[in-house]
Amino acid sequence: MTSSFSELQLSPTIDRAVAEMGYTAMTPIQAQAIPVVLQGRDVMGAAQTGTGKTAAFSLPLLQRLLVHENSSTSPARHPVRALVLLPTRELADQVAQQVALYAKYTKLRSAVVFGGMDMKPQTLELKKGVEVLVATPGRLLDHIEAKNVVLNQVEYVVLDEADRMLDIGFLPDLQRILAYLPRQRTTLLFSATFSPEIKRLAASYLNDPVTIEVARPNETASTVEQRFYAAGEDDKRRALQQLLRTLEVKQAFIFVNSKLGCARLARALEREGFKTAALHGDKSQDERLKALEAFKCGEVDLLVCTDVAARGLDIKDVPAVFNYDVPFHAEDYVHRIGRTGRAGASGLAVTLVAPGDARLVAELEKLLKKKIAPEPLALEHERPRSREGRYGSADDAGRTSGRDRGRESGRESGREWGRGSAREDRPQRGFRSPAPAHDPFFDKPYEPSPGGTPAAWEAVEKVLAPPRNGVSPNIKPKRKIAALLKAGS
DNA sequence: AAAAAAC
Repeated sequence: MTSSFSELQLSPTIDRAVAEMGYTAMTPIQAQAIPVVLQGRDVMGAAQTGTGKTAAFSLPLLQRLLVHENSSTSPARHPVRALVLLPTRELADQVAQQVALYAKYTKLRSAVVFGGMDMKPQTLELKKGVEVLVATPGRLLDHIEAKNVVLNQVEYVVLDEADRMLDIGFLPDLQRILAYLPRQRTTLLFSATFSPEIKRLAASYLNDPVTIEVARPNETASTVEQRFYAAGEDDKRRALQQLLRTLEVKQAFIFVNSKLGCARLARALEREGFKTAALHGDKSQDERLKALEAFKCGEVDLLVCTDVAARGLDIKDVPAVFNYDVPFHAEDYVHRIGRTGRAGASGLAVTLVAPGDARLVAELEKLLKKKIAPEPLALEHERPRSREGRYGSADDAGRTSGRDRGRESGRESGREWGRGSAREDRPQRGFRSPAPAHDPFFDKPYEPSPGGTPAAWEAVEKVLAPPRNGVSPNIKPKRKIAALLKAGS
């Protein structure tokens, strides 16, 4: 088994790009998948988040494109020979940028198309001809139907985040796209999560595939410390703010289940003095890309987002992920917390569990195969809101910035795959462990907030009884649950 | 109970 990129004997043009990016040792998924893709086999690949799946398929794919000449007699000099499909626009953008870097010294051309952007520049790119096309499904169909691109020369299809691409929301578009491709082709599926059902479905799209499972499917990255805190539905905002301060989280993704909730939480945190951006599907693409960029460059510390940002986004050294809401689908939890602890760095994942989340937590326990016991969280008393710079005031309070803590420890030697050199130039990010036991925040006895008494929670649990005979009981709307809590009954 | 992906 090869373990370093240099042993792969890739084209010098690809090797040069790889070396330039600082890649030396391969990750397990890379070591296993690259040789198989180089053989031209179909692959179903599962590996934990942040372990370099993009390079695992794009490097050997580019190599194949270079070595195996396009045998077609098509007049088009640059037909699309490889198609990479992704479930979100930001992810398509990111993967396209990565592919472009890998292909930098080759003569292969690549392009990306996704929605929310002007069609025209994309059309121009396509008409010039590209060998590698990265896309989201809807916009690609637009271009196909407008005859801006022809896919009858495609030799390789990659479904990244394959389980998402094969789920019911995407499947119709995906089917339509696949219908335009030659039947004779190589198909590569990659994800960190595969349910047994999706695996079966996926198998029907593959031809004599090689299955590569570097980890147990659905396994979270081992470098992420996971914590769960109990919080009343009405206390979640305060709980979050308190945790952000006491853990001294420098930068974090904060996941919210709904777009509206996302917008609201972002606004509230902004008001509290946190440097915040919101990312969700109701924003214009321009705003979305700006929010992401601001977070990437450290201009913004908190990225409040929906599951649009749950998968694949690779932002270096984000120390923490908060689940303000428990995700609806347990596998999304795996992806969300995978935004931290990437490339061998360590990360912290904090999930707020409200009384109504019992069923979701049960699902999560089933997927993670471990018991979850949310810790109670003693909330400090409300502080006057006018205090400025709470967030940046850590130093005023005599605490250190917590820089780099917990980041170094998780890095194992020999797992350097291209992230070393630029690290020092990045703004400092990190999180500190919770305050010592005698910290005033933690010394206060736990006081359930009004509207969150244990008795009320019990009542709520009853409303959310587990399904009987496979039939779910009616779930009362949130407002009713809130009313129940308030009544304390 | 939601989000995502096209105009």
